[in-house]
Amino acid sequence: MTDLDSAFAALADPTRRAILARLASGEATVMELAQPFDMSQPAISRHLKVLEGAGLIVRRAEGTRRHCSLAPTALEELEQWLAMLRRVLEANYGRLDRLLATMSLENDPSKTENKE
Amino acid sequence: MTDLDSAFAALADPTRRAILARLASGEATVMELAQPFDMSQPAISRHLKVLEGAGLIVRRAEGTRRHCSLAPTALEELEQWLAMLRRVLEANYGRLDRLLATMSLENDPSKTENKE
DNA sequence: CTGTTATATAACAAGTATGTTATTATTTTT
DNA sequence: AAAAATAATAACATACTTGTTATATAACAG
Repeated sequence: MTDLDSAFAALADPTRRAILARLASGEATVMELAQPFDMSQPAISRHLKVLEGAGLIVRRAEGTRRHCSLAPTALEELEQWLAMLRRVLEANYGRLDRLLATMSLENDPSKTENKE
Repeated sequence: MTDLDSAFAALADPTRRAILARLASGEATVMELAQPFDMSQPAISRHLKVLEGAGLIVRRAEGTRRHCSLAPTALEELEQWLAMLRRVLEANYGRLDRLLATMSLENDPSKTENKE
């Protein structure tokens, strides 16, 4: 679950999301990634370290450059967690629907508490 | 984009994800949400405030209780951002495929990492 | 070899997050 | 009216984040 922690935390920063979006259209070096931002190179290096730690990107050394690219399965885990939540959510809505259909009562929302 | 910031940041905490998962199966009071956790009530109140600030939950007062539930569109924005990233990613893979097909391996093989 | 380029790391400051306990406000119960 | 219950807020400590500048490392170009 700590993997999810770091992945979501990594996505909470707009600079890092921009870097990911950039990487989605192809690999890039640290310099290339840093160029659009009004921010020092060490700052970008740290963002990349965070993204790497979260398993969202991978790096490949080539001479003095580091080529960064999106980790192939980067989004899997996140999407799975969101999908899980949505699944439970929809299951619950379905249950609520059935409950309401069965009871066929007036729809006072304050009375439709649906506690397990 | 600051909305995304706070939503992803909210999801980065395992306590808050657990609260969301709990809420996915139906609304609950603050006390009920706090009960499973080895954590003070004020700490849970703050987590709920963070979730509310991120637009992930809503609260309804009823007497002295606050009933919390998942915000209906809670996951939309997050899923949209991830979907966007995945779309660009896949578009790029498609582009790479075509490029490789056209060039027919004229290039440095170290650049042809094409995993999915 | 020497200087330059690409990147990482260290040390630090400012801001933010997350937990604690104590207190407060409001409603319910007795 | 007093006590109990529910939840929020305040004040605080500690730790993490994120930026900075200065420095280190490693490869490349001359």
